[in-house]
Amino acid sequence: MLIKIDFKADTPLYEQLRLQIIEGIARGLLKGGDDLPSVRQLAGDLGINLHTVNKAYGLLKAGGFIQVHRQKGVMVSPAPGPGSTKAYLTLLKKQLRPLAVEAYCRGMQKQELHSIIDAVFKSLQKNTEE
Amino acid sequence: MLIKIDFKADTPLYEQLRLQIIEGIARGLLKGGDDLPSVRQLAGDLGINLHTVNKAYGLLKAGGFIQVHRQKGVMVSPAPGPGSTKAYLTLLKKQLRPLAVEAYCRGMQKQELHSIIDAVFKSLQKNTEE
Amino acid sequence: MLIKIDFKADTPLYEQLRLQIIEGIARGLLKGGDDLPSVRQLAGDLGINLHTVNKAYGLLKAGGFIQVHRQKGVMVSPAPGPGSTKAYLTLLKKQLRPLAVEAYCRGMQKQELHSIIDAVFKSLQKNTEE
Amino acid sequence: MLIKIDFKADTPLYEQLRLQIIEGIARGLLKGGDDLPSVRQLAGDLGINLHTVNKAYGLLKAGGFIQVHRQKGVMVSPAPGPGSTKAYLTLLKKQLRPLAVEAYCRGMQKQELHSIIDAVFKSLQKNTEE
DNA sequence: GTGGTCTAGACCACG
DNA sequence: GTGGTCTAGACCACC
Repeated sequence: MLIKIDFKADTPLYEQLRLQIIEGIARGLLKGGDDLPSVRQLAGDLGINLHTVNKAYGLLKAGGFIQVHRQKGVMVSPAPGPGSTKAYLTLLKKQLRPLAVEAYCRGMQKQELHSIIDAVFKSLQKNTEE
Repeated sequence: MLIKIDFKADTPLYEQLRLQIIEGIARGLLKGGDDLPSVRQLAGDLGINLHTVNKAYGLLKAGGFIQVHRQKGVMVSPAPGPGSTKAYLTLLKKQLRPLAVEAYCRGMQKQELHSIIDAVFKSLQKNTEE
Repeated sequence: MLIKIDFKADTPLYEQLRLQIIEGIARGLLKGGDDLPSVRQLAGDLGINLHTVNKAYGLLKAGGFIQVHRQKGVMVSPAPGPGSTKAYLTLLKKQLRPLAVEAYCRGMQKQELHSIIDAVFKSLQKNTEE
Repeated sequence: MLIKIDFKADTPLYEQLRLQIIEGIARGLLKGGDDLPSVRQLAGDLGINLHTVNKAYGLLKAGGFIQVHRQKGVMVSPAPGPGSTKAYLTLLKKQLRPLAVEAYCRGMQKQELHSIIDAVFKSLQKNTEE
């Protein structure tokens, strides 16, 4: 699985990393039980600092996406993953709201937003090759 | 229209301000042509810095939501507002994608996301009183 | 309120810091709404690195004990604090169990453990002076 | 007696091992004079390193729970076991304190903590079968 | 070799 | 001046 870091983006590096790993899981490129590169390895490959990778891994662990084995490295959590916690749902709504509000204000129909989401879902389902 | 600033939120103050003004427009509390408080006025009322209000106004102006006249103050853009630019759509998709991906990865159905959006739209339509 | 760091203890520095701040809250030395020193300030006072303080603050924030205002510094969460979450209770039991098991194995009565706990509670209630 | 190692837990493997052997003794599954598997044997069965088992055994020996004879192998100390040393009591209090303090801070009553401990004791007394 | 912890020093966004 | 982020380099426990 290929990970690309955009150093000039305003999204923090650790967040980019976190999102791409989640995307990898969503697409099925990373399956439950798969090993992830070690902190040092990945940091080296991406040309970023080990602490940055560590932070991303820490967040993924807290989110239930991965498991960190003390001396054996990092592993994708076995299926079916973390599920949608209540806390997560609250957060998601809080994140989604301002986007929806601005879209509404700009005259978009809710169907247009639906179709954006559907497109994302569709791209995840079919795009199982690397 | 009541604006509330949450100092402990992780959203920057200027962004909170921007979003709430957009929400005011969406709800119809602020109509095209309405006056907005001056930078000084609003900053004083909210107990925040001049620059902060200025930045929010600047972004709103750039987004086409408001118009700033040197002498006459700040005014909500006349209907029908900025509309959905192509640039805006690109940005929106980029913002929406990671949220949708994570939701998918957590096993949510797209219908659940649709309904969250619908709920936001509904709250904007009926909630036209303050 | 006085905080003392033991550099030769095996407890991580950030954990020592976290515990002592919790203890300060428990004793009433730190009340809801009180300001805590800034990351840099406290790090300087204690002679430790700013990141270490940052980590402690981060954990306390995640636990609901404190609130971090982006530009205004750190504040003790207003009463009545975080309460005993379900997740917290699970964790507590997991931490308590091995201690109780070993005590049992060494022939202690449960009343002896009770009295240790009671002693701690008592020390927190009366010890409201610095 | 069944020992289970959790490789993804944050508790070190040797500590997990140590605790489970203590728990075995507490439950009566391991009685004074019983033989324990050799270091090699146990390491092989659990799929962990020799050193890890060795460390656990070393700690148990230091705690007075087991006796290690060079030729005859490892044996559970004859009843009544190590008892509650003064040093142990000091350590126990030091370990228990932060847990009790945080519980207090979260508004728990001491009776709630008592009952957690009682539950552990109860589970040890009745659960004498494997 | 792994991750966990700590330090030192830097730049940035925010206000 | 505040916290947030990132880098570099180090030592440690664990296995």
